Amino acid sequence: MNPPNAGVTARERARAELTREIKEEASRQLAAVGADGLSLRAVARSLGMVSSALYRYFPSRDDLLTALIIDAYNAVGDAAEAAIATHSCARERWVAVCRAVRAWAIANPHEYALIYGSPVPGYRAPEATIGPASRMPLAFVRVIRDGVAAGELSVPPGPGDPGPLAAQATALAAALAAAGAGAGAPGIPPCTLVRAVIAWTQLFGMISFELFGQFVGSFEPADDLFEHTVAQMATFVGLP
Amino acid sequence: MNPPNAGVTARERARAELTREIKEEASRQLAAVGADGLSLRAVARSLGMVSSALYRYFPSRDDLLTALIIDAYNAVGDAAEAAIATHSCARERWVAVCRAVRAWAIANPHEYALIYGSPVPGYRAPEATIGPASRMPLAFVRVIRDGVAAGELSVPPGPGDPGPLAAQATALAAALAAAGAGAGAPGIPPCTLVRAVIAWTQLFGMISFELFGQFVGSFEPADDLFEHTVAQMATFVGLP
DNA sequence: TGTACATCAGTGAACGCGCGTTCACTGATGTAC
DNA sequence: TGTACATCAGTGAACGCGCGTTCACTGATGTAC
Repeated sequence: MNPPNAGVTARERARAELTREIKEEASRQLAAVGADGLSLRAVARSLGMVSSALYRYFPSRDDLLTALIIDAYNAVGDAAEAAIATHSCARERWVAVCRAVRAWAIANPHEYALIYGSPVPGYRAPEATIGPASRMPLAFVRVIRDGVAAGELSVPPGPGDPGPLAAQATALAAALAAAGAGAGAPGIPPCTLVRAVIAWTQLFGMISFELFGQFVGSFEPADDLFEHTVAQMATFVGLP
Repeated sequence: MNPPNAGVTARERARAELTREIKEEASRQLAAVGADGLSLRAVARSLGMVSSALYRYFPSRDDLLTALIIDAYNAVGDAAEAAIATHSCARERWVAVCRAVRAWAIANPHEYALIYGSPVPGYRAPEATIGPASRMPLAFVRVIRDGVAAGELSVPPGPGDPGPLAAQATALAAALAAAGAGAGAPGIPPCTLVRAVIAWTQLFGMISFELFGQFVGSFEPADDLFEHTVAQMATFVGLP
Protein backbone atom coordinates (compact mmCIF):
# COMPACT_ATOMS: atom_id res chain seq x y z
CA MET A 1 0.00 0.00 0.00
CA ASN A 2 1.48 3.28 -1.13
CA PRO A 3 1.49 6.23 1.23
CA PRO A 4 0.13 9.41 -0.36
CA ASN A 5 3.64 10.70 -0.98
CA ALA A 6 5.13 7.50 -2.32
CA GLY A 7 8.39 8.15 -4.09
CA VAL A 8 8.75 11.62 -2.62
CA THR A 9 11.78 11.82 -0.42
CA ALA A 10 11.92 13.76 2.82
CA ARG A 11 14.36 16.08 1.10
CA GLU A 12 11.92 16.83 -1.68
CA ARG A 13 9.12 17.47 0.77
CA ALA A 14 11.30 19.76 2.84
CA ARG A 15 12.39 21.58 -0.26
CA ALA A 16 8.85 22.20 -1.47
CA GLU A 17 7.82 23.31 1.99
CA LEU A 18 10.67 25.79 2.36
CA THR A 19 10.16 27.16 -1.13
CA ARG A 20 6.59 27.89 -0.13
CA GLU A 21 7.66 29.49 3.13
CA ILE A 22 10.19 31.69 1.38
CA LYS A 23 7.56 32.96 -1.02
CA GLU A 24 5.15 33.53 1.82
CA GLU A 25 7.66 35.54 3.79
CA ALA A 26 8.69 37.45 0.66
CA SER A 27 5.06 38.27 0.10
CA ARG A 28 4.84 39.63 3.62
CA GLN A 29 7.92 41.77 2.99
CA LEU A 30 6.34 42.99 -0.21
CA ALA A 31 3.42 44.30 1.81
CA ALA A 32 5.76 46.10 4.16
CA VAL A 33 8.32 47.66 1.86
CA GLY A 34 7.18 47.16 -1.72
CA ALA A 35 8.76 45.28 -4.57
CA ASP A 36 11.79 47.50 -4.73
CA GLY A 37 12.58 47.11 -1.06
CA LEU A 38 12.22 43.35 -1.16
CA SER A 39 15.48 41.94 0.13
CA LEU A 40 16.76 38.40 0.14
CA ARG A 41 18.64 39.07 3.35
CA ALA A 42 15.54 40.29 5.15
CA VAL A 43 13.55 37.28 3.99
CA ALA A 44 16.29 34.93 5.16
CA ARG A 45 16.50 36.75 8.48
CA SER A 46 12.76 36.35 9.11
CA LEU A 47 13.05 32.67 8.37
CA GLY A 48 15.99 32.25 10.73
CA MET A 49 18.29 31.31 7.91
CA VAL A 50 21.46 32.77 6.61
CA SER A 51 21.05 34.80 3.43
CA SER A 52 23.21 32.58 1.29
CA ALA A 53 20.94 29.63 2.01
CA LEU A 54 18.21 31.16 -0.14
CA TYR A 55 20.39 30.64 -3.19
CA ARG A 56 19.62 26.93 -2.91
CA TYR A 57 16.00 27.85 -3.71
CA PHE A 58 16.15 30.89 -5.95
CA PRO A 59 19.22 31.62 -8.07
CA SER A 60 18.79 35.36 -7.62
CA ARG A 61 16.56 38.07 -6.26
CA ASP A 62 14.92 38.54 -9.64
CA ASP A 63 13.92 34.90 -9.76
CA LEU A 64 12.19 35.23 -6.42
CA LEU A 65 10.39 38.29 -7.77
CA THR A 66 9.35 36.37 -10.85
CA ALA A 67 7.92 33.60 -8.68
CA LEU A 68 5.89 36.16 -6.73
CA ILE A 69 4.62 37.73 -9.94
CA ILE A 70 3.54 34.40 -11.35
CA ASP A 71 1.81 33.51 -8.10
CA ALA A 72 0.00 36.85 -8.13
CA TYR A 73 -1.21 36.42 -11.70
CA ASN A 74 -2.39 32.95 -10.86
CA ALA A 75 -4.16 34.14 -7.75
CA VAL A 76 -6.14 36.78 -9.63
CA GLY A 77 -6.77 34.26 -12.40
CA ASP A 78 -8.08 31.76 -9.85
CA ALA A 79 -10.34 34.39 -8.33
CA ALA A 80 -11.75 35.33 -11.73
CA GLU A 81 -12.37 31.75 -12.79
CA ALA A 82 -13.95 30.86 -9.48
CA ALA A 83 -16.29 33.83 -9.83
CA ILE A 84 -17.51 32.62 -13.20
CA ALA A 85 -18.47 29.32 -11.70
CA THR A 86 -20.86 30.93 -9.22
CA HIS A 87 -23.34 32.09 -11.86
CA SER A 88 -24.74 30.98 -15.18
CA CYS A 89 -26.24 34.23 -16.45
CA ALA A 90 -23.74 36.24 -18.47
CA ARG A 91 -24.37 39.57 -16.82
CA GLU A 92 -24.18 38.09 -13.34
CA ARG A 93 -20.96 36.37 -14.30
CA TRP A 94 -19.42 39.57 -15.58
CA VAL A 95 -20.33 41.44 -12.42
CA ALA A 96 -19.06 38.59 -10.27
CA VAL A 97 -15.69 38.55 -12.04
CA CYS A 98 -15.33 42.31 -11.64
CA ARG A 99 -16.11 42.07 -7.95
CA ALA A 100 -13.75 39.16 -7.49
CA VAL A 101 -10.87 41.01 -9.10
CA ARG A 102 -11.47 44.06 -6.93
CA ALA A 103 -11.82 41.96 -3.79
CA TRP A 104 -8.55 40.22 -4.54
CA ALA A 105 -6.85 43.54 -5.19
CA ILE A 106 -8.07 45.04 -1.92
CA ALA A 107 -7.02 41.94 -0.02
CA ASN A 108 -3.60 41.88 -1.70
CA PRO A 109 -2.74 45.47 -2.56
CA HIS A 110 0.97 44.89 -2.91
CA GLU A 111 0.59 41.87 -5.13
CA TYR A 112 -1.79 43.99 -7.19
CA ALA A 113 0.76 46.79 -7.39
CA LEU A 114 3.41 44.26 -8.32
CA ILE A 115 1.58 43.13 -11.43
CA TYR A 116 -0.59 46.11 -12.39
CA GLY A 117 1.35 49.03 -10.97
CA SER A 118 4.44 50.69 -12.32
CA PRO A 119 6.96 48.15 -13.57
CA VAL A 120 9.88 47.45 -11.28
CA PRO A 121 12.82 49.31 -12.84
CA GLY A 122 15.56 47.06 -14.09
CA TYR A 123 13.33 44.03 -13.94
CA ARG A 124 12.33 42.36 -17.15
CA ALA A 125 9.43 39.93 -16.93
CA PRO A 126 10.34 36.56 -18.44
CA GLU A 127 8.19 34.59 -20.86
CA ALA A 128 6.91 32.40 -18.06
CA THR A 129 4.66 35.17 -16.82
CA ILE A 130 2.66 35.45 -20.05
CA GLY A 131 0.48 32.40 -19.51
CA PRO A 132 -0.56 33.23 -15.95
CA ALA A 133 -1.02 36.89 -16.90
CA SER A 134 -3.55 36.04 -19.57
CA ARG A 135 -5.82 33.95 -17.38
CA MET A 136 -7.78 36.87 -15.97
CA PRO A 137 -8.45 38.59 -19.32
CA LEU A 138 -9.38 35.22 -20.79
CA ALA A 139 -11.93 34.77 -18.05
CA PHE A 140 -13.65 37.94 -19.25
CA VAL A 141 -13.46 36.76 -22.84
CA ARG A 142 -15.04 33.50 -21.82
CA VAL A 143 -17.94 35.23 -20.09
CA ILE A 144 -18.62 37.24 -23.23
CA ARG A 145 -18.16 34.32 -25.60
CA ASP A 146 -20.54 32.12 -23.65
CA GLY A 147 -23.01 34.97 -23.33
CA VAL A 148 -22.96 35.57 -27.06
CA ALA A 149 -23.35 31.88 -27.76
CA ALA A 150 -26.34 31.75 -25.43
CA GLY A 151 -27.87 34.76 -27.17
CA GLU A 152 -27.76 36.78 -23.96
CA LEU A 153 -25.97 39.84 -25.35
CA SER A 154 -27.48 42.62 -27.37
CA VAL A 155 -25.28 43.17 -30.42
CA PRO A 156 -24.27 45.81 -31.28
CA PRO A 157 -24.59 46.76 -27.65
CA GLY A 158 -26.90 49.40 -26.40
CA PRO A 159 -27.87 52.00 -28.93
CA GLY A 160 -25.67 50.41 -31.55
CA ASP A 161 -22.44 51.89 -32.81
CA PRO A 162 -22.74 54.27 -35.73
CA GLY A 163 -20.84 53.42 -38.92
CA PRO A 164 -17.40 54.90 -38.26
CA LEU A 165 -17.16 53.42 -34.77
CA ALA A 166 -18.25 50.01 -36.00
CA ALA A 167 -15.59 50.10 -38.72
CA GLN A 168 -12.93 51.03 -36.17
CA ALA A 169 -14.05 48.21 -33.91
CA THR A 170 -13.81 45.71 -36.75
CA ALA A 171 -10.28 46.85 -37.52
CA LEU A 172 -9.28 46.60 -33.86
CA ALA A 173 -10.68 43.11 -33.52
CA ALA A 174 -8.82 42.11 -36.68
CA ALA A 175 -5.58 43.54 -35.29
CA LEU A 176 -6.07 41.61 -32.09
CA ALA A 177 -6.64 38.39 -33.98
CA ALA A 178 -3.59 39.09 -36.15
CA ALA A 179 -1.49 39.50 -33.02
CA GLY A 180 -2.55 36.00 -32.08
CA ALA A 181 -4.00 37.29 -28.84
CA GLY A 182 -7.63 36.80 -29.73
CA ALA A 183 -7.78 33.32 -28.30
CA GLY A 184 -11.38 32.47 -27.71
CA ALA A 185 -12.56 35.68 -29.30
CA PRO A 186 -13.97 34.13 -32.47
CA GLY A 187 -17.72 34.26 -32.23
CA ILE A 188 -17.70 37.61 -30.50
CA PRO A 189 -18.80 40.53 -32.67
CA PRO A 190 -16.06 43.18 -32.99
CA CYS A 191 -18.12 45.94 -31.37
CA THR A 192 -18.79 43.75 -28.37
CA LEU A 193 -15.20 42.60 -28.09
CA VAL A 194 -13.83 46.12 -28.17
CA ARG A 195 -16.39 47.35 -25.68
CA ALA A 196 -15.37 44.53 -23.38
CA VAL A 197 -11.75 45.61 -23.66
CA ILE A 198 -12.76 49.15 -22.78
CA ALA A 199 -14.74 47.95 -19.78
CA TRP A 200 -11.82 45.77 -18.76
CA THR A 201 -9.38 48.69 -18.76
CA GLN A 202 -12.00 50.75 -16.95
CA LEU A 203 -12.13 48.18 -14.19
CA PHE A 204 -8.41 48.40 -13.63
CA GLY A 205 -8.40 52.17 -13.86
CA MET A 206 -10.91 52.33 -11.07
CA ILE A 207 -9.22 49.73 -8.89
CA SER A 208 -5.86 51.45 -9.35
CA PHE A 209 -7.29 54.84 -8.46
CA GLU A 210 -8.87 53.34 -5.38
CA LEU A 211 -5.79 51.47 -4.22
CA PHE A 212 -3.22 54.06 -5.18
CA GLY A 213 -4.97 56.86 -3.38
CA GLN A 214 -6.39 58.99 -6.17
CA PHE A 215 -9.83 58.91 -4.55
CA VAL A 216 -8.60 60.20 -1.20
CA GLY A 217 -10.90 63.02 -0.22
CA SER A 218 -13.52 62.30 -2.87
CA PHE A 219 -14.94 58.81 -3.42
CA GLU A 220 -13.90 57.05 -0.27
CA PRO A 221 -14.90 54.37 0.44
CA ALA A 222 -15.30 53.55 -3.21
CA ASP A 223 -17.75 50.66 -2.82
CA ASP A 224 -20.82 52.45 -4.11
CA LEU A 225 -18.97 54.02 -7.00
CA PHE A 226 -17.58 50.63 -7.87
CA GLU A 227 -20.96 48.89 -7.85
CA HIS A 228 -22.51 51.61 -9.94
CA THR A 229 -19.64 51.53 -12.41
CA VAL A 230 -19.75 47.78 -12.82
CA ALA A 231 -23.46 48.00 -13.57
CA GLN A 232 -22.91 50.79 -16.09
CA MET A 233 -20.08 48.97 -17.81
CA ALA A 234 -22.00 45.71 -17.97
CA THR A 235 -24.73 47.53 -19.81
CA PHE A 236 -22.14 49.27 -21.98
CA VAL A 237 -20.81 45.90 -23.05
CA GLY A 238 -24.29 44.78 -24.01
CA LEU A 239 -25.11 42.57 -21.07
CA PRO A 240 -28.84 42.78 -20.42
CA MET B 1 15.50 102.16 -15.35
CA ASN B 2 14.99 98.78 -13.73
CA PRO B 3 16.57 95.68 -15.21
CA PRO B 4 14.14 92.76 -15.51
CA ASN B 5 15.51 91.17 -12.38
CA ALA B 6 15.63 94.24 -10.20
CA GLY B 7 16.06 93.36 -6.57
CA VAL B 8 17.05 89.77 -7.33
CA THR B 9 20.58 89.09 -6.20
CA ALA B 10 23.03 86.98 -8.13
CA ARG B 11 22.81 84.50 -5.28
CA GLU B 12 19.05 84.20 -5.63
CA ARG B 13 19.31 83.74 -9.35
CA ALA B 14 21.98 81.09 -8.97
CA ARG B 15 19.89 79.34 -6.36
CA ALA B 16 16.78 79.24 -8.51
CA GLU B 17 18.85 78.05 -11.46
CA LEU B 18 20.49 75.25 -9.53
CA THR B 19 17.22 74.16 -7.94
CA ARG B 20 15.87 73.81 -11.45
CA GLU B 21 18.92 71.89 -12.61
CA ILE B 22 18.72 69.52 -9.68
CA LYS B 23 15.10 68.72 -10.44
CA GLU B 24 15.93 68.28 -14.10
CA GLU B 25 18.73 65.88 -13.35
CA ALA B 26 16.58 64.04 -10.80
CA SER B 27 13.91 63.71 -13.44
CA ARG B 28 16.47 62.16 -15.79
CA GLN B 29 17.48 59.70 -13.06
CA LEU B 30 13.83 58.90 -12.52
CA ALA B 31 13.61 57.84 -16.14
CA ALA B 32 16.65 55.62 -15.73
CA VAL B 33 16.08 53.90 -12.42
CA GLY B 34 12.60 54.77 -11.19
CA ALA B 35 11.44 56.61 -8.11
CA ASP B 36 12.81 54.06 -5.73
CA GLY B 37 16.26 54.12 -7.25
CA LEU B 38 16.43 57.89 -7.24
CA SER B 39 19.54 58.80 -5.28
CA LEU B 40 20.73 62.17 -4.05
CA ARG B 41 24.32 61.08 -4.47
CA ALA B 42 23.83 60.13 -8.10
CA VAL B 43 22.09 63.41 -8.85
CA ALA B 44 24.90 65.35 -7.19
CA ARG B 45 27.49 63.33 -9.08
CA SER B 46 25.88 64.12 -12.44
CA LEU B 47 25.87 67.78 -11.55
CA GLY B 48 29.53 67.69 -10.57
CA MET B 49 28.73 68.51 -6.99
CA VAL B 50 29.35 66.78 -3.75
CA SER B 51 26.30 65.01 -2.34
CA SER B 52 26.10 67.09 0.81
CA ALA B 53 25.72 70.24 -1.28
CA LEU B 54 22.21 69.19 -2.29
CA TYR B 55 21.09 69.64 1.28
CA ARG B 56 21.31 73.41 0.70
CA TYR B 57 18.45 72.95 -1.78
CA PHE B 58 16.36 70.07 -0.50
CA PRO B 59 16.36 69.11 3.16
CA SER B 60 16.01 65.42 2.34
CA ARG B 61 15.50 62.91 -0.42
CA ASP B 62 11.76 62.87 0.22
CA ASP B 63 11.52 66.61 -0.29
CA LEU B 64 13.16 66.27 -3.67
CA LEU B 65 10.67 63.56 -4.52
CA THR B 66 7.80 65.77 -3.42
CA ALA B 67 9.06 68.55 -5.67
CA LEU B 68 9.14 66.14 -8.61
CA ILE B 69 5.63 64.94 -7.84
CA ILE B 70 4.27 68.47 -7.68
CA ASP B 71 6.00 69.35 -10.93
CA ALA B 72 4.52 66.26 -12.57
CA TYR B 73 0.98 67.05 -11.41
CA ASN B 74 1.39 70.60 -12.64
CA ALA B 75 2.73 69.42 -15.98
CA VAL B 76 -0.23 67.17 -16.63
CA GLY B 77 -2.53 69.93 -15.35
CA ASP B 78 -0.93 72.39 -17.76
CA ALA B 79 -1.34 69.97 -20.62
CA ALA B 80 -5.01 69.42 -19.83
CA GLU B 81 -5.79 73.11 -19.48
CA ALA B 82 -3.92 73.98 -22.64
CA ALA B 83 -5.92 71.34 -24.51
CA ILE B 84 -9.21 72.91 -23.42
CA ALA B 85 -8.16 76.21 -24.89
CA THR B 86 -7.73 74.74 -28.36
CA HIS B 87 -11.44 74.07 -28.87
CA SER B 88 -14.79 75.54 -27.98
CA CYS B 89 -17.09 72.58 -28.62
CA ALA B 90 -17.51 70.40 -25.53
CA ARG B 91 -16.93 67.08 -27.23
CA GLU B 92 -13.83 68.31 -29.03
CA ARG B 93 -12.52 69.69 -25.78
CA TRP B 94 -13.09 66.41 -23.98
CA VAL B 95 -11.29 64.46 -26.68
CA ALA B 96 -8.47 66.99 -26.74
CA VAL B 97 -7.93 66.74 -22.99
CA CYS B 98 -7.85 62.93 -23.17
CA ARG B 99 -5.30 63.04 -25.96
CA ALA B 100 -3.21 65.62 -24.15
CA VAL B 101 -3.06 63.52 -21.00
CA ARG B 102 -2.04 60.45 -22.95
CA ALA B 103 0.56 62.37 -24.95
CA TRP B 104 2.05 63.74 -21.77
CA ALA B 105 2.09 60.27 -20.22
CA ILE B 106 3.85 58.74 -23.21
CA ALA B 107 6.38 61.55 -23.30
CA ASN B 108 7.01 61.31 -19.55
CA PRO B 109 6.37 57.72 -18.58
CA HIS B 110 8.31 57.84 -15.35
CA GLU B 111 6.67 61.03 -14.15
CA TYR B 112 3.38 59.34 -14.99
CA ALA B 113 4.35 56.27 -12.99
CA LEU B 114 5.45 58.51 -10.15
CA ILE B 115 2.01 60.06 -9.72
CA TYR B 116 -0.39 57.42 -11.09
CA GLY B 117 1.54 54.21 -10.57
CA SER B 118 2.04 52.27 -7.38
CA PRO B 119 2.80 54.55 -4.45
CA VAL B 120 6.44 54.77 -3.40
CA PRO B 121 6.63 52.65 -0.23
CA GLY B 122 7.49 54.64 2.85
CA TYR B 123 6.70 57.91 1.15
CA ARG B 124 3.72 59.88 2.35
CA ALA B 125 2.53 62.63 0.02
CA PRO B 126 2.27 65.95 1.86
CA GLU B 127 -0.70 68.32 1.67
CA ALA B 128 1.07 70.46 -0.88
CA THR B 129 0.43 67.89 -3.59
CA ILE B 130 -3.37 68.09 -3.30
CA GLY B 131 -3.82 71.34 -5.19
CA PRO B 132 -1.65 70.42 -8.19
CA ALA B 133 -3.13 66.91 -8.21
CA SER B 134 -6.65 68.23 -8.63
CA ARG B 135 -5.94 70.44 -11.62
CA MET B 136 -6.30 67.69 -14.20
CA PRO B 137 -9.60 66.27 -12.87
CA LEU B 138 -10.91 69.82 -12.54
CA ALA B 139 -10.12 70.40 -16.20
CA PHE B 140 -12.47 67.54 -17.06
CA VAL B 141 -15.12 68.92 -14.74
CA ARG B 142 -14.82 72.30 -16.41
CA VAL B 143 -15.31 70.81 -19.85
CA ILE B 144 -18.49 69.09 -18.69
CA ARG B 145 -19.79 72.08 -16.73
CA ASP B 146 -19.32 74.44 -19.67
CA GLY B 147 -20.84 71.89 -22.02
CA VAL B 148 -23.90 71.51 -19.81
CA ALA B 149 -24.23 75.28 -19.48
CA ALA B 150 -24.08 75.62 -23.26
CA GLY B 151 -26.71 72.93 -23.63
CA GLU B 152 -24.34 70.71 -25.58
CA LEU B 153 -24.77 67.54 -23.52
CA SER B 154 -27.62 65.12 -23.72
CA VAL B 155 -28.88 64.46 -20.19
CA PRO B 156 -29.29 61.76 -19.06
CA PRO B 157 -26.66 60.57 -21.47
CA GLY B 158 -27.28 58.17 -24.25
CA PRO B 159 -30.21 55.89 -23.66
CA GLY B 160 -30.84 57.40 -20.26
CA ASP B 161 -30.19 55.63 -17.00
CA PRO B 162 -33.02 53.52 -15.68
CA GLY B 163 -34.37 54.34 -12.25
CA PRO B 164 -32.06 52.39 -9.93
CA LEU B 165 -28.92 53.60 -11.69
CA ALA B 166 -30.12 57.19 -11.63
CA ALA B 167 -30.79 56.95 -7.91
CA GLN B 168 -27.30 55.53 -7.32
CA ALA B 169 -25.78 58.32 -9.35
CA THR B 170 -27.62 60.95 -7.35
CA ALA B 171 -26.34 59.44 -4.12
CA LEU B 172 -22.78 59.33 -5.46
CA ALA B 173 -22.89 62.96 -6.58
CA ALA B 174 -24.23 63.92 -3.16
CA ALA B 175 -21.40 62.01 -1.46
CA LEU B 176 -18.88 63.78 -3.62
CA ALA B 177 -20.33 67.17 -2.77
CA ALA B 178 -20.40 66.23 0.92
CA ALA B 179 -16.71 65.36 0.75
CA GLY B 180 -16.12 68.90 -0.44
CA ALA B 181 -14.54 67.60 -3.60
CA GLY B 182 -17.34 68.59 -5.94
CA ALA B 183 -15.83 71.97 -6.71
CA GLY B 184 -17.32 73.20 -9.93
CA ALA B 185 -19.66 70.28 -10.13
CA PRO B 186 -22.86 72.19 -9.33
CA GLY B 187 -24.87 72.52 -12.48
CA ILE B 188 -23.86 69.07 -13.67
CA PRO B 189 -26.62 66.45 -13.47
CA PRO B 190 -25.60 63.51 -11.25
CA CYS B 191 -25.82 60.93 -14.03
CA THR B 192 -23.52 62.99 -16.20
CA LEU B 193 -21.08 63.67 -13.39
CA VAL B 194 -20.78 60.02 -12.46
CA ARG B 195 -20.40 58.95 -16.06
CA ALA B 196 -17.62 61.50 -16.42
CA VAL B 197 -15.89 59.99 -13.41
CA ILE B 198 -16.19 56.55 -14.96
CA ALA B 199 -14.77 57.79 -18.26
CA TRP B 200 -11.99 59.53 -16.38
CA THR B 201 -10.93 56.34 -14.59
CA GLN B 202 -11.25 54.50 -17.90
CA LEU B 203 -8.76 56.90 -19.46
CA PHE B 204 -6.20 56.19 -16.80
CA GLY B 205 -6.82 52.48 -16.90
CA MET B 206 -6.06 52.44 -20.58
CA ILE B 207 -3.00 54.67 -20.33
CA SER B 208 -1.64 52.60 -17.47
CA PHE B 209 -2.17 49.35 -19.35
CA GLU B 210 -0.41 50.84 -22.35
CA LEU B 211 2.54 52.25 -20.43
CA PHE B 212 2.93 49.43 -17.96
CA GLY B 213 3.02 46.76 -20.60
CA GLN B 214 -0.31 44.97 -20.24
CA PHE B 215 -0.98 45.38 -23.96
CA VAL B 216 2.27 43.75 -25.03
CA GLY B 217 1.36 41.17 -27.63
CA SER B 218 -2.20 42.37 -28.12
CA PHE B 219 -3.05 46.03 -28.72
CA GLU B 220 0.32 47.47 -29.63
CA PRO B 221 0.64 50.20 -30.69
CA ALA B 222 -2.43 51.29 -28.82
CA ASP B 223 -3.17 54.44 -30.82
CA ASP B 224 -6.21 53.09 -32.65
CA LEU B 225 -7.66 51.50 -29.55
CA PHE B 226 -7.14 54.75 -27.72
CA GLU B 227 -8.87 56.88 -30.34
CA HIS B 228 -11.78 54.50 -30.52
CA THR B 229 -12.11 54.38 -26.77
CA VAL B 230 -12.03 58.13 -26.36
CA ALA B 231 -14.82 58.42 -28.92
CA GLN B 232 -16.88 55.76 -27.17
CA MET B 233 -16.40 57.30 -23.78
CA ALA B 234 -17.24 60.78 -25.02
CA THR B 235 -20.54 59.42 -26.26
CA PHE B 236 -20.98 57.53 -22.99
CA VAL B 237 -20.67 60.78 -21.08
CA GLY B 238 -23.33 62.35 -23.26
CA LEU B 239 -21.16 64.47 -25.50
CA PRO B 240 -22.84 64.68 -28.91
C1' DT C 1 20.57 -5.25 5.71
C1' DG C 2 24.87 -2.78 5.77
C1' DT C 3 28.30 -0.10 3.96
C1' DA C 4 30.69 3.48 0.68
C1' DC C 5 29.93 7.13 -1.94
C1' DA C 6 27.36 11.02 -4.02
C1' DT C 7 24.20 14.59 -3.50
C1' DC C 8 22.33 18.32 -1.36
C1' DA C 9 21.03 21.97 2.52
C1' DG C 10 22.61 25.23 5.31
C1' DT C 11 26.72 27.96 7.55
C1' DG C 12 29.64 31.86 8.25
C1' DA C 13 32.85 34.88 6.57
C1' DA C 14 33.97 37.92 3.14
C1' DC C 15 33.76 40.89 -1.33
C1' DG C 16 32.58 45.37 -3.03
C1' DC C 17 29.08 48.43 -3.40
C1' DG C 18 26.03 52.61 -2.85
C1' DC C 19 23.13 54.88 0.04
C1' DG C 20 21.23 59.18 3.27
C1' DT C 21 22.74 62.28 6.35
C1' DT C 22 25.88 65.07 9.53
C1' DC C 23 29.49 68.25 10.48
C1' DA C 24 33.29 71.39 10.77
C1' DC C 25 35.47 73.94 7.26
C1' DT C 26 36.66 77.53 3.45
C1' DG C 27 35.68 81.03 0.44
C1' DA C 28 32.53 83.83 -2.05
C1' DT C 29 28.49 86.96 -2.10
C1' DG C 30 25.58 90.34 0.09
C1' DT C 31 24.54 94.18 3.61
C1' DA C 32 24.94 98.06 6.95
C1' DC C 33 27.26 101.82 8.23
C1' DT D 1 32.93 104.55 -2.06
C1' DG D 2 35.08 101.61 1.30
C1' DT D 3 35.29 98.71 5.03
C1' DA D 4 33.56 95.10 8.73
C1' DC D 5 30.57 91.79 9.47
C1' DA D 6 26.89 88.38 8.41
C1' DT D 7 25.03 85.17 5.37
C1' DC D 8 25.17 81.53 2.43
C1' DA D 9 27.09 77.80 -1.12
C1' DG D 10 29.83 74.20 -1.67
C1' DT D 11 33.72 70.89 0.17
C1' DG D 12 35.51 66.63 1.88
C1' DA D 13 35.68 63.35 5.28
C1' DA D 14 33.20 60.44 8.02
C1' DC D 15 29.12 57.81 10.35
C1' DG D 16 26.54 53.59 10.12
C1' DC D 17 23.82 50.98 7.34
C1' DG D 18 21.99 47.18 4.30
C1' DC D 19 22.35 45.08 0.12
C1' DG D 20 23.32 40.85 -3.58
C1' DT D 21 26.31 37.44 -4.37
C1' DT D 22 30.38 34.11 -3.91
C1' DC D 23 32.88 30.47 -1.77
C1' DA D 24 34.96 26.89 0.93
C1' DC D 25 33.11 24.29 4.59
C1' DT D 26 30.31 20.82 7.56
C1' DG D 27 26.89 17.66 8.30
C1' DA D 28 22.72 15.39 7.04
C1' DT D 29 19.95 12.78 3.58
C1' DG D 30 19.66 9.69 -0.29
C1' DT D 31 21.42 5.82 -3.49
C1' DA D 32 23.89 1.77 -5.44
C1' DC D 33 25.89 -2.33 -4.63
